[in-house]
Amino acid sequence: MNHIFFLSTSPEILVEELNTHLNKNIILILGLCHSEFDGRIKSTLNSSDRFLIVKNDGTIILHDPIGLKPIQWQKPGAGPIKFLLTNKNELKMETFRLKTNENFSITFQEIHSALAYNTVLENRFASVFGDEKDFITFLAKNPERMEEGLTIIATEKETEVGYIDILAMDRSGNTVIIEVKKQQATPADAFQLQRYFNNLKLIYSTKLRGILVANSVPKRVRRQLFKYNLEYCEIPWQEIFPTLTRLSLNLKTVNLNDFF
Amino acid sequence: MNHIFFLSTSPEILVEELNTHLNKNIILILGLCHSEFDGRIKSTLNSSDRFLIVKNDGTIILHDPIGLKPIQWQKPGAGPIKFLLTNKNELKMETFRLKTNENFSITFQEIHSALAYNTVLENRFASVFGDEKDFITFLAKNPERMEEGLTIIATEKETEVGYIDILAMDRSGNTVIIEVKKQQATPADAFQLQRYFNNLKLIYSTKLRGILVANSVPKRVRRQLFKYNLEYCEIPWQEIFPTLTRLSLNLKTVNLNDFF
DNA sequence: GTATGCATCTCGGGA
DNA sequence: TCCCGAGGTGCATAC
Repeated sequence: MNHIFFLSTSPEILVEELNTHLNKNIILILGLCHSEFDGRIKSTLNSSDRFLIVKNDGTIILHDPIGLKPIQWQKPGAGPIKFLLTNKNELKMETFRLKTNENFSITFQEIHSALAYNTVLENRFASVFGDEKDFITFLAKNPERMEEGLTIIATEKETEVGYIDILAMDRSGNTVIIEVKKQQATPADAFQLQRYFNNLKLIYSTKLRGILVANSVPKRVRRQLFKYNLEYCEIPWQEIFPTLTRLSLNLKTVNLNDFF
Repeated sequence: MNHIFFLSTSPEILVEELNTHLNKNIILILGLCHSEFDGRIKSTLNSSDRFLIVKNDGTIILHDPIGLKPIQWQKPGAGPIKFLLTNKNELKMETFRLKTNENFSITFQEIHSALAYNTVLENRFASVFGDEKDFITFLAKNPERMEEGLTIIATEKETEVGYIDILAMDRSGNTVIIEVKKQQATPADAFQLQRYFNNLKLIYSTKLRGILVANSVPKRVRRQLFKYNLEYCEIPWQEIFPTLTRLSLNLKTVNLNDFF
C-alpha cells in the first residue's frame, strides 16, 4: 500500500510536516525559491519557480522548468538536512557536508505545492546490455571481426599506466594491444592506446602492435594513429548490439517453451 | 500566477488530461511502472514504484526512490512524446528519436498520484565561481603559488594537440607547460601534459618543462610523470577558493587586483 | 551542424 | 578506503 501526503503550502505548517516526513518519505516541493551551493564550487541562483526533490537517502535535486540536469543538487549520504523558518517566515532547507565542506541552502519565498510519498515496491534491478564491457566480451568471442588469426590473451589487463581492454596475439606472434571504444574514436582515445603501447614497448620491443577498435574512426584520428605506427579497426557496435539482444531474447523464448 | 493541476489516477481519464498538458505544463506522475530504453544501449526496468517528470522541452526524467541520477531519461529536443492506453488499460508513455534510433517507453500498472503545473517566473540566471577557468585565472595572477620566479606567457594557448592551460617561463629561461586540474590528477591528465610536452619539445628542445598542477597527485601518477621528466605541483584549490569567494564578497568595493 | 574538453561530473569495480 | 575509467555521460563553447 502506497501513501501520498498532500502537504500545506503555509510555511509554518509545512516546516513541521516536512520534519516528520524527512528521511522517511520522499518530499516534493514546487515553489519560488533562491538558493546557494558553496563547496566544490560556489553556485548562486536567483528567485525562480523550481521543483525540489528530497529522497530518503539524503539526495537533494533542484530542477528548473527545462533541462535534463538539475540546476543544483546534493549526492546521497551527506545530511543531515534541516527544514526551518527564516525570520521572514520563509521555508528554508539547509544541509552541510563536513567531509567536503559543502553548504547547500534553498529558501522558498512561495510554496505552490508540496507533497510526500512512500514507496513499498522497490525493485531496483535494471538489466542493461550494450555497454563497453559487452562490446569487449563480444570481441573476445569474435576476434576474427577485428583480424583473422587473433588469439585472445587477456581482457581488462592491468598495467602500470592503466587497464588494457584486450591483449591478443596475432598470426605472426606479435603481441597486440586493443583499445575498444563503443562510439566514434577521439584523439584522446588514440593517445590512450599510445600510452599503453609506449609502456609495453619496453617489454615487447618490436613484436608489439596497437589497434584502436571503435564504432568509427575520423580521419584526424587515423592520421594521428598512423604517425605512431598504430592501427585502427572500425566495427559498428551500435548496429551490432541491437541484433544481439534480439537473438538472446529469441533464445530465451525457446527455453521457456521447453518448460511448457 | 502559478497553476497546479491535480490529475486523475484513473488511466482512462489521466491519458486525456496528460495529452492536454503535454508540452504546455510540466507533468509529474508517481506510480508503479516498468520501462525500456533501446538506443545507444538497451536498458530494461522491472516493475517498481518510481517518479516521472516530463518537462515542456521534451525532457523525460524517471527517478527511483534513491540515488541522484535518474534511472532512465531523455534529453530535451527529441519528442514527440505520446501518452496512450494499452489493451490492459494501462497508461503508457512512448517516444522515439529518429536521429539516434532511440525508443523509450514507460508503462504504469498503477498511478499513485499525478499532477501538472506551469511556471511563470523563470529566472534561469546562475552565478558560478570556482571552476577550472577560475583556477587558471588565479594561478596566472599568483604564479608564485606554483614556483618562485615564473612569468606567465599565455593561457589557453592553442597547439596542434590541444589547448595548453598555462604557458610560462621560469627563472632559468625554460619554457614551462602547465596543465591545471581542479581535482585529483589521473593518469590521463599526466598523459595529456605529455602530449603537449612532446609536441612543443620539437621547438624548444631541452629548454622545456612540464608541470601538472592539481588538487592532489596520486603516487602512480607521480611515477608516470617522473618517468617522462615531468613535474607536478599540488595546490589545494578546494581549500583556497571558498576563501577567495568570501574575500571578494567582503571587499567588492576594493580593487580585487590588489589581492591577486 | 560537428569537435573539443570541463563537470559540484556520477557511478561502479577492483585492490 | 582510494584509485581508475566508462557514461545512453550532459553541457557550453568554438569553429
